[in-house]
Amino acid sequence: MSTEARSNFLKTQIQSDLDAGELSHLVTRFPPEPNGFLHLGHAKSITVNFELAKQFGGRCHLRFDDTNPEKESQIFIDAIQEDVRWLGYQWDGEVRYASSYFQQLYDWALHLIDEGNAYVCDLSADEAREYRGSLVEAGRDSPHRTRSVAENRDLFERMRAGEYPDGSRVLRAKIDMASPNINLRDPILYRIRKAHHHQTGDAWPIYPTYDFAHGQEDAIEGVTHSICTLEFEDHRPLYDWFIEHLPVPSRPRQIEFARLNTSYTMTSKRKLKQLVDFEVVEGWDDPRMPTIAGLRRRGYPPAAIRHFCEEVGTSRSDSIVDVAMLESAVRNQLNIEAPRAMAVLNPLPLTITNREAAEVLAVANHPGDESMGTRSVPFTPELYIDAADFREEANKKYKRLVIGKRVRLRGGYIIEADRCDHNSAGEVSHVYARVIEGTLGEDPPDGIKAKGVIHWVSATAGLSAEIRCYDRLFTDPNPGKTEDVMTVLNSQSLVRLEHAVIEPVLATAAAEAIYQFEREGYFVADRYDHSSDRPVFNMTIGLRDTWSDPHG
RNA sequence: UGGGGUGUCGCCAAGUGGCAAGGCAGCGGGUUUUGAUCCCGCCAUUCGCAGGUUCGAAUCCUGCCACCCCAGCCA
Repeated sequence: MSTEARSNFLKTQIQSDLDAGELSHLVTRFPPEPNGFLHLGHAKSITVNFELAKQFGGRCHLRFDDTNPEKESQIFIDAIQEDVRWLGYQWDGEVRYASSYFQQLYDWALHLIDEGNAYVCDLSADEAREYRGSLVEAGRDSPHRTRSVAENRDLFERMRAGEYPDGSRVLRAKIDMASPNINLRDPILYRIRKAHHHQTGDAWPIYPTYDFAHGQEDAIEGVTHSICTLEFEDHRPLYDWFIEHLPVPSRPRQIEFARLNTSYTMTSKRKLKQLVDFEVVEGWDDPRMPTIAGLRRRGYPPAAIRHFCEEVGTSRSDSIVDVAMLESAVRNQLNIEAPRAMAVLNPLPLTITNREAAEVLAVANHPGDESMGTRSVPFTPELYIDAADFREEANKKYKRLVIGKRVRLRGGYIIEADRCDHNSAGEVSHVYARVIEGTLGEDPPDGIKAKGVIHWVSATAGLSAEIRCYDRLFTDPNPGKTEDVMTVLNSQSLVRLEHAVIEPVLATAAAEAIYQFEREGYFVADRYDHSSDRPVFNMTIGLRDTWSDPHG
């Protein structure tokens, strides 16, 4: 996986900027508004910004773009920091806030007024929209556009002093109401909003807009490359306009890339909120959610998410990445780091008829990594195997247990099935088999080899566990396009197996510990619900399955 | 009908005038006490389309076509 060398337009651009000698080092930033939980799309942005800084020996800031207090809260500030750290990144210095630059921003607004580049406008929101024109028609100048510098200054200072009601006036840049770029039609710089701010309290009755704040925040922090998503492309002329018209300490540059879209997932906050509100999922960190907290609870390793973002690459073309690529990154990572263990998801009792005593087997924790050691697995006369691993009769392609045939118990002996019982419904309810002696770690003395290998757990020493099997939340490859999310839900996205049986060592699993349950998949001890008394595992992802037999 | 973008394999994506990387998916085969992993092989005479420039074009020019974004006192 040598993706480090892969080039993309951002690296190329930064390298050439560095080569031009105008910059001594790269500074990037991840600037979320603390108004919700981070999701996969944010993970992409985080990876892009932090990895770029790492690769070029620069720094990356974490800055909360908190210019709209009504939508924000401390809860998100805390959660976002936890998510960024969990992903494996540490921002340079202290956490930063746009709100700590409010005074500077205000002074700069005054500067624009003094230079005749900004004015206070009394138009209502509706009137302003009307004056703005349309995509194909030029806008008209506001009647307040010609106010004197002195009057603008007085009005703006009074706005700041809290003399006017919310929405009654705004401060606007004086640019061009006929610009084909609507962002340049006298954009709003400040609005009156007598709202309590999570950082600044009641100090400010006016708040700067994103457009007036973002570039200046970058300039204050010495950010060299302000990397954002494509929809801000039209804002770049405005971003540059402020940098040119203000005495800012540095000249950051905005570069846009295409946001990450992944098939069968959706990142619309509004729609995701519906799933939470209607209890389709158990919360923002439900293992099926595309939130960082959800991916975490699902058992996706942070390294896998980082690798996925790197492998997807960064470009400017809109795209939908196949979620199989994410799943591949997860399997790749987990194959390396997850110790192996056995769990029977759909238990079928099996009695070893030629054994009476229990035995303890030493089984490797990882087939390819001896340093992970071995563990003790109790082998007893009464076992459970998975119902899917036994058939009374089967064709040659079936490499599991069949009456009269042999199979190896993973990490243990080869057994041969003799007979089985049925329940009233005619289903197999119990299997009886014999150990072939001399097959522990050896091929059978008689030369008749086993058909395959199946996993098992001691019925007497094993523990009952709840296993939650997850599947994709949506049935549509592009659920984001659908207006009503309820119509594209996968009703089978969660299947609870309440009667699974796991080997004893798994009771000691720490919360968030991830194992491969051999032949099944990767499972994580639930962050909140798992305990040694009541083990609960979430299926992170199944093993790749290339067995083509349709009826399993 | 305005402005800004994007179009390279089923899905991502390198490529910046010298003769189409890589990953995912898929398909063959080998190893295997996980039908996993691992290993080996196959998978774009062609780069949205049509012209043009050039010894030579995915890369330059012209014209079309398709898709995405923009009319919040959201970010």
